[in-house]
Amino acid sequence: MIESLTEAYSFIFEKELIEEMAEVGHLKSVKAGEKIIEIGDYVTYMPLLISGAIKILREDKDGDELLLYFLERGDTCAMTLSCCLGETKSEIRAVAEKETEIIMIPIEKMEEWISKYKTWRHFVFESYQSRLTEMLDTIDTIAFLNMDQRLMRYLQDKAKINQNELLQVTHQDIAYDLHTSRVVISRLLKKLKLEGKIELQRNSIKVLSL
Amino acid sequence: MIESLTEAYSFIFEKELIEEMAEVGHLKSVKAGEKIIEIGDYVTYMPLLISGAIKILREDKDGDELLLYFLERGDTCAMTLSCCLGETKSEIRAVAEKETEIIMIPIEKMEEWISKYKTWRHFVFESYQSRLTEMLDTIDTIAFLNMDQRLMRYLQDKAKINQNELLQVTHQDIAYDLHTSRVVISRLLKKLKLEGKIELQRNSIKVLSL
DNA sequence: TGCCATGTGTAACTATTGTTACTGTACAAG
DNA sequence: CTTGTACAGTAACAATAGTTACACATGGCA
Repeated sequence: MIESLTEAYSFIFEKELIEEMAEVGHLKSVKAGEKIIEIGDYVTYMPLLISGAIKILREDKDGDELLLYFLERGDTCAMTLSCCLGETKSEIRAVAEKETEIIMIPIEKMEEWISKYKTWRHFVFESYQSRLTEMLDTIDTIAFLNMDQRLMRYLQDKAKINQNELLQVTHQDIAYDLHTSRVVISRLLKKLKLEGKIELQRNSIKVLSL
Repeated sequence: MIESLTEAYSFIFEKELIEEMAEVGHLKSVKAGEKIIEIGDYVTYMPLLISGAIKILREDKDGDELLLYFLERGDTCAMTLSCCLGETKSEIRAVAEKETEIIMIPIEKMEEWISKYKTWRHFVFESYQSRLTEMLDTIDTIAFLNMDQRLMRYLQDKAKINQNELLQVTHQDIAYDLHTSRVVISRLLKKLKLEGKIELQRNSIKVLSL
């Protein structure tokens, strides 16, 4: 575990902290599509991403979903930070976007390390900051863009996260993430195809303009 | 200044911290509608709300606005926290919703107090937390609600913030905050009136269902 | 009193998005 | 080869929101 931690976090945290992390944390591997945190869960650990990617989803009262943002290596979930500190239920759902490794840190360590390690403190603050920025970005996208622009941005993000311009998704999957219907997505994908921005095959989309 | 601070914050902060705040901070009064922070500003102080209310706005590339949320007494702007810690430009605009008093704390004190005062640290974390929650709420509203529901919620929030069910606003004002057009607001206000939820007069709206 | 700026009401139209319904196609399992 | 299932294409229509244009009302002030 030390190796994974060192590889992903040595440029942020000092050796002692990483050693302590390895001691109290435990490694968890999740497959693509697997749920990591569910809405309403009491969160008793804090997940640190070692490899892979996670998508963070919000749900409304009818059970409709909306993608908030993706997390990558080096990120942690600030919403979880909040839950840990506030001892409240999770407001969001976290699902592995692909094969992912995370280290689970017991929440008691959170506060302890904040006093003890300046680097940890900085990390926590920076997580909050980047998550707020990410949320602002999400708001911009929903509030100021049309669905076709949102869709294009979604495809680009997803290609980036998966480091692959060929996406293995169905129109229905996309519709869930963008909180719209499959028909709308099909319609707009066709439009994007005609504009030369993507290529369409069954079960996959090739993003041309990255 | 000590009195204002004590009144608003004595139940969170210890006496020494409040005294230190009074020492390094300076009081600022702003009138309704006055700008407190502009997008792109380098933020060199952290605003603590003593009385009144502030609205936080986001702007798109065409200069169109969108209301994110209101801040009240005891709140601070977590976006500003971020800016202070990250030494970046402001991503948002802050405008006084009504006559408001704030205390400006130089950012150097931020970090210092985080090590020094546990209560301050908690306050900072809780500000982040509540701002994240507020942002989630904003996203829910934009993503999951129709304009008429958003409008009703906006009116209720505004009535609550101003502690007055009679709102002094024009349809155009509302349209700016909700990022839509005046005609749409007039149309929906009429609908809400017919539903018996509000009463309309020139330059004012009475919110009946709070 | 008459003028003007601001605010509101409303019609008519467009654009965007959501919904329903049906068709066809690819692919795997029997 | 047939059948079933998941996926994709598309038409037709409905609902919502945005746009343009104009009429009218209110209140301040010259």
